[in-house]
Amino acid sequence: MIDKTYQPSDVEGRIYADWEKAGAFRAGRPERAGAEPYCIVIPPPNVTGSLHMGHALNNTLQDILCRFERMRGKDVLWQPGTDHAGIATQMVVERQMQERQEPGRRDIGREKFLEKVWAWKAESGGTIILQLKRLGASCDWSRERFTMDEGLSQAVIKVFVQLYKDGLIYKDKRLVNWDPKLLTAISDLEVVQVESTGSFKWTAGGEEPFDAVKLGKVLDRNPNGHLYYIKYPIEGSDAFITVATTRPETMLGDTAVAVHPENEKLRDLIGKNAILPLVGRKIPIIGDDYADPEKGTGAVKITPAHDFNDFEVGKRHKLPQINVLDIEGKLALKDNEAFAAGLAASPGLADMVTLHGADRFKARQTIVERLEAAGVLAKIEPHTNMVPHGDRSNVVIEPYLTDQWYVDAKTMAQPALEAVRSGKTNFIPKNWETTYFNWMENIQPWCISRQLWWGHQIPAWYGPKFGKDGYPIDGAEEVFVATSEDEALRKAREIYGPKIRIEILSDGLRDIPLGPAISYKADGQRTTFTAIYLRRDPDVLDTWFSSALWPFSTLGWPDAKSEVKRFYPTSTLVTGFDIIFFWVARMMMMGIHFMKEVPFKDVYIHRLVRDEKGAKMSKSKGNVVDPLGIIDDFGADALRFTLARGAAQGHDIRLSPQTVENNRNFATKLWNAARFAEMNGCKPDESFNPYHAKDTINRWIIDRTWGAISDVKLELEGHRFNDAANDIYRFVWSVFCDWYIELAKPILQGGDGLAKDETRATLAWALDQILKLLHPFMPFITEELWTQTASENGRSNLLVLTEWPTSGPSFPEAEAEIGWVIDLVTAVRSVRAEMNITAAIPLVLSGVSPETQGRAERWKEFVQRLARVADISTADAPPSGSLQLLVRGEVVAMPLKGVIDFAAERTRLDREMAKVEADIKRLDAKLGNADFLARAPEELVEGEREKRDEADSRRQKIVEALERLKGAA
RNA sequence: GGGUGCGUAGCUCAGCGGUAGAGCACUACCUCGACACGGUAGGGGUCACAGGUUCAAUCCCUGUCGCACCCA
Repeated sequence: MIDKTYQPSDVEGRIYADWEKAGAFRAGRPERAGAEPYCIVIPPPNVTGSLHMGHALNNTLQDILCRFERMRGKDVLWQPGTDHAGIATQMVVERQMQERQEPGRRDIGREKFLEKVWAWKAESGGTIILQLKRLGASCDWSRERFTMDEGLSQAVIKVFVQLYKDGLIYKDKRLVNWDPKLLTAISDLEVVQVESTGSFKWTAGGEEPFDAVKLGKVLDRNPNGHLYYIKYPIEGSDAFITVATTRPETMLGDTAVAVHPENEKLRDLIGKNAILPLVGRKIPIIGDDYADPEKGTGAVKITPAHDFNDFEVGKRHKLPQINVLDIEGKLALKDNEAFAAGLAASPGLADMVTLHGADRFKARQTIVERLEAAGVLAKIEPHTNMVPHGDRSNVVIEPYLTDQWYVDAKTMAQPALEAVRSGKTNFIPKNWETTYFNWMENIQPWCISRQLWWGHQIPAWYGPKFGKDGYPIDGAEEVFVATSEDEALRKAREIYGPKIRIEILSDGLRDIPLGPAISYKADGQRTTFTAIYLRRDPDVLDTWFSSALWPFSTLGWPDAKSEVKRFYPTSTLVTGFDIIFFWVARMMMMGIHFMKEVPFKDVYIHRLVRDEKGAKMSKSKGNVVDPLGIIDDFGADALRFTLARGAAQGHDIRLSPQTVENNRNFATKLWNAARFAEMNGCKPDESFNPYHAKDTINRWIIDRTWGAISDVKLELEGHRFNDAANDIYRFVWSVFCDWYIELAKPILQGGDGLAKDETRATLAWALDQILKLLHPFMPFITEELWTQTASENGRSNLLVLTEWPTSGPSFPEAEAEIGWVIDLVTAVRSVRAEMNITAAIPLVLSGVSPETQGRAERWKEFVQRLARVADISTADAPPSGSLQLLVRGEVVAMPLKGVIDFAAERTRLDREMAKVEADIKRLDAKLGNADFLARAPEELVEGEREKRDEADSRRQKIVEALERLKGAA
């Protein structure tokens, strides 16, 4: 006996184990060798991560597709795995070491540290995988991959070396987003802009004296959010040019002042020089339209080494780049050749150099004070600006001049753009193409090196570069990009010749920070070279570099015999819009370059899951809903169904426990329908053929079931998850439970007979179809019911591997007849409720067609039961004193003399009359419009005429009813 | 500043050329042998605003206002 309520926690673990035991999720099952392949690669969750609502949505949708296609007979591979999340993982392990009061990463060295990371991964890295299983994800776990796996790492090396050969990877000195806390470059996309507004206000020569202490306090709280106006003296005159800046400390690296060439007030200064205060550097005043005449003073200081825009201006005007910060964001002035170039020694300058080593924000304050003391600070005002912060470290990011490795993204983007333009890859919804195009058309070089230890170490080795004179050139190096040390040595041999000894520097020496290659000097003399040492680049690759290879590296590339052959290109990618740039675009570039084919045919982009008030879930707001908590409370199926029902294309989902509860209730409803089936002996009958069903209610539910099957198929094919889920919901609740089961009750609970057998079989059949349709959405409860509702012979297969249902022809006559029954029952119930009638009342069908008479006879028992009707008879006219209903245009009378309040009935009829008359008025207006008659399609006009006739006869019947009411009262 | 969405019942959202639908919430009634995590019935909307196209506009176009997100 099926229990009264469904208990997800008792069932889910067992069912999942059954699936795994049966190998249900494995791709390449022998019986599907000839089947069409279907492949989804999971967006690899971060190995440090745990399941949040976004994952729950993302993976629910993938699972729906995979289960749907698996049931449709395809050979499905849902490829799971995780990525190594360079910065995040390194931070987690370092924090753990700190908590345990162990020596730091730099103390123990790279090798030891990496051992610790792997140990951490072995212990804690599998969390999210277990959580995905709780959600019901039908991934092929036997093929789980990790971006740092041996195979995937080889793919990364191969790709790097090949792209280097192809000229698509190169080293360059550019500005990067530098994280002064984590001491690494980070990507544009890992930078979050934080709005900052200051509060300090001061003007030179104003009433308030300059209060350095107060400024210090303000800046200690938040060093950003002010605009500083600084007067730069103009060479050979007493005049100044005033510039405005949010970062006054960068003035130490200024190499020009720019004004707009058409700025009438300032353009005469172009070509002159300004003298940089405090430093004394002579810098040119240049004309460049980057200087916005409307902003600040119209003149802008140019610091090419510390600002992205200034970098570009500097390139246009061939300005020197003076870096005045070190990697930790402290002033680096001592022994700074670029800074000192062209400066005469002076006490002021020497004093400036004492700031060497000061933190950037402390330096900001000091420099502002000194500018004021020098009389060149014009004013300070609060200014709202966006300040870049590292999303991991949460410190202010520095645009910083460094040597890094880059991918020539602009070149690689071209075929990736073309693939979407030509429709080889489709975005769903389509409008995401715009976002993709926008990004791809303006793509910047992709900085792929990171100054971390955890990740794929760049396969590049450096050695000294020799000049023609046979001596090493200072600051220059040979680069050997190779797939292995041996290959690097071979390449080095080609350069350095056969005689000299070449060795690779041991691991312990690899951690020397980026700088010129080590050249070997004997006794301080550049004379004898006994050996050349190669040093491997200590940096690792951006995690997204390996993620970009995911659709083929996980499938076994570069091994040509692997799954890559069968499953690439993959079918569908399901992901959030936030990583179109991070990930989708890069997979497109890499996939097309290496596989000569797009990585996926469809990209389904879903939106965010928000809280019930529509706010973004975030830890800081404390409004995060934990999917595992929801699963504990309501079951995985309820969560999945809630997410699916909410997943309308282009819309965020608002999730509240309330809606999950409603969907849990839906699961219980289904559960109880199955319980009803069991109690009434409705068991699957293999000999049952829905095409041959005779009984009208059975033909009717078969018709409706086929309709649902065909709707759901189309909706899933179109990735309209919400429509599919809602259609199933309505079908199960409002059609199957509310009507079919109710209509079947008199038969099932009556005497034995053919009709009873057929109804039992039909009900079981319809329930089976429901379980199949619903399985992709609610896999656990459907699988459980699949077992529990089996006949004595059991089931030949798990539901997960059962064939997806197909639809059949429609039975319009059954729909017409049962539709009439439903309308009649509904109308009677409605009047009963409205008139407050509790007693069973007879119905008199008045002047109805023979067809309706026939129906009434056939459905008498049902109507009596469902509408609480005493008896049904026919008459030419309604008896006096009766209440009259219109059912599909015919009169059904309820003789109720003495039972009902005639005044109330009169009101009811008047209201109906008003409705009909409004209808008639509207239809008359339409039909009286010559333009409508002339221009609207004929069928439509005809339809409106019919409506008008129908309304008219309805009015006639109401008039009659009202008259009869008069007679009765 | 540029882009992309969105403003429809109290709430969450479907619909997107022929005068509006669902779920929840609300109200009334109902222990009827599947289910109170239930049943039956009911109230509730000038479809943000203003123009335009059309025989016809919630739906298409333009503009305004409000909200959200992304990119500068």
